[in-house]
Amino acid sequence: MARPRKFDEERALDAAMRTFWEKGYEATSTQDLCEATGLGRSSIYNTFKSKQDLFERALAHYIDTMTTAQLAVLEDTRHSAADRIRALFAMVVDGETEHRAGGRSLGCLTVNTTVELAARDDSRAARMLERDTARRLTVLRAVVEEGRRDGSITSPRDAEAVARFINAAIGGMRVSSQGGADRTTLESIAEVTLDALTH
Amino acid sequence: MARPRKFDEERALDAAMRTFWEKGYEATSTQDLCEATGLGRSSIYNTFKSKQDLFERALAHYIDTMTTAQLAVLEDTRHSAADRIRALFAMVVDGETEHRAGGRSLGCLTVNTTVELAARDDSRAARMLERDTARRLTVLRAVVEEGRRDGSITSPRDAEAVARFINAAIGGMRVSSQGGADRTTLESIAEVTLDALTH
DNA sequence: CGAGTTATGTATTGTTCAGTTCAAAACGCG
DNA sequence: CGCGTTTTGAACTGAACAATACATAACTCG
Repeated sequence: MARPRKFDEERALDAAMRTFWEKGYEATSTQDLCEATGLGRSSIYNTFKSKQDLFERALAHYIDTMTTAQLAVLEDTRHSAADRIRALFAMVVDGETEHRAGGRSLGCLTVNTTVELAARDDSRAARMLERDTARRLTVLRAVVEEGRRDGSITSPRDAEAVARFINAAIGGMRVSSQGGADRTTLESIAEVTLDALTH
Repeated sequence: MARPRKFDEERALDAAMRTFWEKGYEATSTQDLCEATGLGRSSIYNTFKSKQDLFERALAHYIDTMTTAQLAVLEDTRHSAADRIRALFAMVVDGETEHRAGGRSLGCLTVNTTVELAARDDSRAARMLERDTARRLTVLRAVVEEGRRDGSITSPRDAEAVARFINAAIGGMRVSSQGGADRTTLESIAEVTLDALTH
């Protein structure tokens, strides 16, 4: 019927995501997005209705990829609850070590967006982040409760508080990483964090 | 000799700091800075040589204010080491609860800048943040060692790791706050964090 | 009061921004 | 092949950006 696209929308979205991740929303220009995706401006505006729309879809793509992978680790019942949280931390450390640009860690797009969002107001992105946090907290709570049953978590704190703590700890590790902390340092932070769970 | 300024440089710097804190570096326009400070463009460019320079001085002002106040709490030898860390957390929680705009916590300018900095490259700001982190870690390490002596901190981890952990925890609390966590939630995160120190 | 100096307001600079326009190119289908 | 539809590239739009130029205002000191 008509001229077909000569690019893969998913690939373009992934490239855009990487750019936003690296530079942040405000600092990313539409020109940057053209270069990163290899698309012309027309193709971008034909496919995504605005920079903001593209950002929101990139963020959704990121959340989908990352959180799904992390939750899979948390739900792997072959290991104890504490070991699953340990594995989650290891995953975070690996991610921070791996994703770097200009010698600096890129951190995490959800954390970066949470921080940058206080400035902008993109209620759609805010809603996505809230839903993601809620999803993560739900699973973390369940893991903590399971850990109490299997004996790997002995903290007397209620599961909600512990889940919040674990989630905050991940954010703290990501910020520390962006602040220059190396792998060894992140690993030691993770270890001390786990101490709080075995009380 | 000449016409005197009719504004207070310190006040202007403070207003600029607040704006950068609220909106971030990229999202703050020179127009925003004029309105926030009440100065004309000429006065701003006459006093500070560029937006970046103004930002760096605002950041220095923030670090000077905040870190100094926090370190004062940490060095108050009237209380045990653990209590001082508790007081530090309370201070962070108060700050997050207090500084809000548009219903959202502003977080912390150093954390916000650390995150946004991965994008830009302002080596001067980066150096300031590194020095600040180093300063905080030094004091935290000393407090942890003191806590081991006075018995209020029983964690067997080495002081450096514990200090890193505490610093990361603060970052995590600030991100959580920007993500919508309320005072009660932040307080519970702080409590669980302290559990890691009393092992 | 007037010469010298600095601060300030207004107008303007050139650049970059997100987004649009439009004609030409590239396909599917009859 | 050629019509209808969509994609694509290049040129362009007006607005916002950081920063400057310059004339005038405001002050100190002689």
